[in-house]
Amino acid sequence: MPVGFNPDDMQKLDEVVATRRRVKRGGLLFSNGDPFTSLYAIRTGFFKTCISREDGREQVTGFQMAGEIIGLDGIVSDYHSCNAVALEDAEVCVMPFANVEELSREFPVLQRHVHKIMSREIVRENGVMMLLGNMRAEERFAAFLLNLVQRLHARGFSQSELVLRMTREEIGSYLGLKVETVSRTFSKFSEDGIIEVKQRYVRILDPDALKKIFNPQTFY
Amino acid sequence: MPVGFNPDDMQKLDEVVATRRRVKRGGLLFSNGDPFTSLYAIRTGFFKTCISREDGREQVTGFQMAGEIIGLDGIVSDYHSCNAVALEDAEVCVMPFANVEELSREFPVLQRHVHKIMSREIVRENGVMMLLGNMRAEERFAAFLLNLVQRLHARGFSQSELVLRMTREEIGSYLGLKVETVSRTFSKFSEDGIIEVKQRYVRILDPDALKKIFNPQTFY
DNA sequence: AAAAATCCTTGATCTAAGTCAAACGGCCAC
DNA sequence: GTGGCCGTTTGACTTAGATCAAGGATTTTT
Repeated sequence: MPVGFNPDDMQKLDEVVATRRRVKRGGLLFSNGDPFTSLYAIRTGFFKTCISREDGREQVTGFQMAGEIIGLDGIVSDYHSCNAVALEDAEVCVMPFANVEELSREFPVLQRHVHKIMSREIVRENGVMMLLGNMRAEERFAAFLLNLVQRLHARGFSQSELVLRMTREEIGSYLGLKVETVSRTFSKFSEDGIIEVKQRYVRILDPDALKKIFNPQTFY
Repeated sequence: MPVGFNPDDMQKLDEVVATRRRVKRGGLLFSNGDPFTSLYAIRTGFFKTCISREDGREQVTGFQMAGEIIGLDGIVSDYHSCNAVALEDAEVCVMPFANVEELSREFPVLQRHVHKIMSREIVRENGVMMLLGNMRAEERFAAFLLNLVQRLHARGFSQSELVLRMTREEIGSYLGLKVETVSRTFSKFSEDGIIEVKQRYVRILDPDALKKIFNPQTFY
């Protein structure tokens, strides 16, 4: 949460996030076409957001964990344009967007915070465009693992161990790859001694190798 | 510009966009690493935004035309993370972000407007992720042409004729394709009687064919 | 505990798009 | 005008990743 608030401010801020909502694993927090009312701050659990076309093709647009905000897609048209699916039992803070806007007007720090969250999402998606448009399977996968473990580490988890909350298929959808390719890349990295994999559990044995695959230039 | 303002309000709004800036073809409006100060509303001209990696690979993240806003990438870190290049002589309104935020607090309509612009960009990028992750060269290209002509039409230009402001290479970079593939797709569509091409000039002869390539489901 | 349904892996083959190469056509500078 | 430089096109060939297929492992349901 943003800094620079006094206790009185905190009181008001609390009002915005008063209500909570639980979503079971596999459940939808919102889906394409739902009227937009609120942003959601993830308290616990793990989500994916995805869009799907009439022809059935799906694209996972992101994976979100505790502390991250989902629902920004709904602001522009007052309807959500993607699905938010819980990948494990989750709890979110419901933040009615009208309240967010009202308090933003009152507290510049909050306003700035909201703007940064949206800008961060834009920049993240720029990076995904680079991944999808220019990079090879192994590079995408290395980037994915590094990003995931970095975000987990920022939340107090290990830098080297993680338990994947998503299937190979979902990883593939996010990275623009088919399940088989994801599976082969897991195997390849495992054979090369870069990671150790047992189902959803992954241990990163050689983070530098991953970074090198993602961006060889930084090691010269 | 948003509706719901009285003349007094307009006065204040004008202050935010008081300064203008010209950028010559090929010139940079801002580039990666520049301190972020302002958003830019395009008055005339045409831009591309792109990010580049140390290894030289480039990804065009968007093409922007009159009325569109660029610079949102800078909000999150106070530094720009992409380059904005004018593809033809251009003029922009410089909107210092501090002013934008200040006036947003005063005018809920403006606040809402800013939020929608950012959300629209997020949703647009979601769509690009679908293009890059799931769609084939012809589908991407059809989507690109339809999107471009639709935006031009909204600005009073023809629904069927356009002059491309970008090179084949830049189109390819945006769509995750190589120049040769872009060129071949132009030729293919031309042979199929879907478009007529002469250099940068493109005439869409069969818009339904394009829509069908982009999304066959809508025609059943 | 058995059955069913997913999810994951691996091998063999195919293909869309990339790469390499060459030539052409505008356009700008001189 | 003409010479050089991009940007573009087209052809021949290669390849990364997709597709197809089958089997094995885990989790969920009954």
